[in-house]
Amino acid sequence: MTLADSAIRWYEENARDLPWRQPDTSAWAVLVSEVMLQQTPVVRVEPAWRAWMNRWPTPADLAVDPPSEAIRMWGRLGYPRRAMRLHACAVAIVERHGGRVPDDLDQLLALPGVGTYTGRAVATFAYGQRHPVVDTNVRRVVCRAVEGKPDAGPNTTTADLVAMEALLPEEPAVAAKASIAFMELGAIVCVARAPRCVDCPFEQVCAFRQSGEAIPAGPSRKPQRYAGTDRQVRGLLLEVLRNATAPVPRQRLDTVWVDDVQRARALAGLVEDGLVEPLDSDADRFVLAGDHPPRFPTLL
DNA sequence: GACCCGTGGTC
DNA sequence: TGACCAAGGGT
Repeated sequence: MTLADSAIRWYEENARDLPWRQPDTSAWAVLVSEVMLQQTPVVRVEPAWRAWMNRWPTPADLAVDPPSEAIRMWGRLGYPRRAMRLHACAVAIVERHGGRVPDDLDQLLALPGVGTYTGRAVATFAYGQRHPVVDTNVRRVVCRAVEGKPDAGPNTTTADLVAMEALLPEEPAVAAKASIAFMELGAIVCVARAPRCVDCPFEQVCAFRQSGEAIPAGPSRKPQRYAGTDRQVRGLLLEVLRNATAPVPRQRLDTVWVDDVQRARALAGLVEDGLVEPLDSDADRFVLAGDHPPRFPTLL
């Protein structure tokens, strides 16, 4: 039995029942879930995904609303640039593809916010095509089971795609199942810090398990600080703007962080990124990108 | 390749 | 409690 067969058999018995895995899930719904899942845990994505899909069932529904609404609906999922890119993605899908999420990988990869992982995930899970789908979970599972190393590098490389390709069954539908099975295995069994090898279908064949080595202490990736960074300040500024029902005066934003230089840099960064706009009429007040009446009827 | 980009949960 | 981590993408 191949690794893929073994993984699929395990998946059939142990997969989580996630809403975007239902057979009738639209390609748009899959795309939204994949973007939300970029660096955000499943437990926080699930309610946000339901609310998002309820409000914007199709790309066209989202495309007619301003980016500010997407940023608000994003809530506290983190990395709000993803919300903006998802909005831009909806616009691009309407403009380039008549409102239908493309099934061609190159067209998917050309969409805002869709990279190597997400493009392949949509082509595979929404359209049933045969592509290697390599995320951090797959990389870790393959790295351990096949190469016998405790952890993979931080980024997906061509070599990772080639390695996974070699493990895929020929039949596209089976290959898709294998990819989701490898991902699920990495997410709930072959986890980064304390893998549950006794529950793993690869236990008897895993090269790393056979080596008898332990997972080295210390970070498997470069540690990422948050406290005191521009990211934290951006988060504080955006929280105020998200919750605002009227344009926010600069003085209000000045209260979120004491360091003038860093606060100004963070605000400029948000404007640069297109998340926030100064009001045309009044450069001393700010709104989320695209915020306009009727949300702010006083501006009329 | 290195670095930037949020947020909250776990141990 | 601070370090580590979570289905990446863009520059």
